[in-house]
Amino acid sequence: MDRKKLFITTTLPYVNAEPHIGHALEFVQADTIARYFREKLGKENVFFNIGTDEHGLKVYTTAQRENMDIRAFVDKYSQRFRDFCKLFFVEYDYFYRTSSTDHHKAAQEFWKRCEAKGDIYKKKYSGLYCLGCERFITEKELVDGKCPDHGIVPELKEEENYFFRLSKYREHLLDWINSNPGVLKPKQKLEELRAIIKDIEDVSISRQRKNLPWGIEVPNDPEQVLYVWFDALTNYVNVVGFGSDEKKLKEWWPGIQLFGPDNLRFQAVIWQGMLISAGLEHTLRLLEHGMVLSSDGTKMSKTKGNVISPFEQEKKYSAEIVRFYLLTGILTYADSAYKEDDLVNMYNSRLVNNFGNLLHRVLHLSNRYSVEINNESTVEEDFKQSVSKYVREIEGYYNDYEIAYAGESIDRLADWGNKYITEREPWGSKVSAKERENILNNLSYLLQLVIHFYTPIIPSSSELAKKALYDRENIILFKKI
RNA sequence: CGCGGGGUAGAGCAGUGGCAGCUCGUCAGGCUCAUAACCUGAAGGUCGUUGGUUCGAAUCCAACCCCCGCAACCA
Repeated sequence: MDRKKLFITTTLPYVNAEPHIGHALEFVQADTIARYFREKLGKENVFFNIGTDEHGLKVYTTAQRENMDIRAFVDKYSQRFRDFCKLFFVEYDYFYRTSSTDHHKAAQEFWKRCEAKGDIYKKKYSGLYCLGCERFITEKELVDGKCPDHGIVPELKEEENYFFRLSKYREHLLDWINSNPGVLKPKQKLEELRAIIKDIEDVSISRQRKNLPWGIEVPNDPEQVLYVWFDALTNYVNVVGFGSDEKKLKEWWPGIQLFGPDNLRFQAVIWQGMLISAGLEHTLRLLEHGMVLSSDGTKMSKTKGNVISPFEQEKKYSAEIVRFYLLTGILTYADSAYKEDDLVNMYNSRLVNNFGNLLHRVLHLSNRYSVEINNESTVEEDFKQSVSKYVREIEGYYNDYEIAYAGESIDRLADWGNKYITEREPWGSKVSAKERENILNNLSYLLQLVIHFYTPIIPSSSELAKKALYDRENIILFKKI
């Protein structure tokens, strides 16, 4: 792929609750990818989008329950996500908000495109309607056949809504994934995706305004608002110029999308169908990260009381250590249990004992023997070659968005450095002054690479390490916990 | 029989017909420039269960058990 620009986006979290550990995972993964490619392709060639999804019934009713003005409510929670990003060193290029007027316009434009294609039609929908909630509720929500909030049996009710002709694109979507099986990571999920596509039916994409006043008006029908999914999904192209700047859109789209396992249907099927309808290209890569499970390997839930809070973890260990664990201590593309013991082990063994200790050894010896380091031109050729093997491996993983594997590989490089220094013994009288300088200079080169490749994962510590190496300041970068 | 993924050492994983491995952790010895690392060795497995195919099964087949996610308006 010789395209230079890279657009990367997370899904937009729904703002009816506080950020959770799953958001943290997705954000820091996307941030790491963005940081790596900014370095590789140039800052101006990467565009990293993040944001909040602010419409929909859940948001509306939660705001009412909290007795807040809807606008103030979404502002508050959207800000929580921004703060969250800041806390975990997530540097986005754009923070998208679906309540913005630009988004409203672009989403309506998207609707019109699909409509012009003949893919939107009106149809009666019948479902279970709770008079207490004044809304349709799903069978799954029911407790003993009753609405959990009002304790009454919902009645069957009909409502007329707009539908998107997704079924029209069934074959098209199957052809697409069959001819591009690499579009989805991890590949084990392809079967699931095929199964979902085979079963697709048209989807409802609007709600009656009288039930849900908080939303984007359907073009030419003030009685209806866009269903939140249809509205929110369009952000991925709107943010890079859809409906406003065709040239910009061409430059950036298609891009790569990160999402969680609960989102496969929406990102890889409905959204892809919408893209065809609007005459746009499919997403370049769909990266489905794993689910963060509680320490016993089961799903976190409030009722079970096993929820891990990213804020508490940050307080306990610091944002970078949490970041490091989420990125390299658990699997990038499979469900993983979040275990604090593993977090501590991983940090101690990789950052404290391996990377941190090597940095300390090299700086300490360079200072003690007043040796020149950081001179790349005099690094020995066979040392460079040994190191380049690791470099290729690390770059290969990063280029394939395999963050955890890249992290392991960096760890192996630092480990090799520790073995090298132990073997060569650049201390005492066994080596000449010249040899000592060569060895330590070689290692400073290796450390620069380790720091460089760790930067997307632990940006702040890497910055400190870089400075310490350059200034030959003998610091304890990571303290053992 | 709704769809899909998974079950291998204390933990996390690799291994798709040929002596059960890797990383971390644990224990012992050596070494020491270092937050210590490195080297050597050790302990630790009924490969989810049962049955089948095969000279030979973690691997192929069947059934079952357990875990995880999804299941049309659930972010």
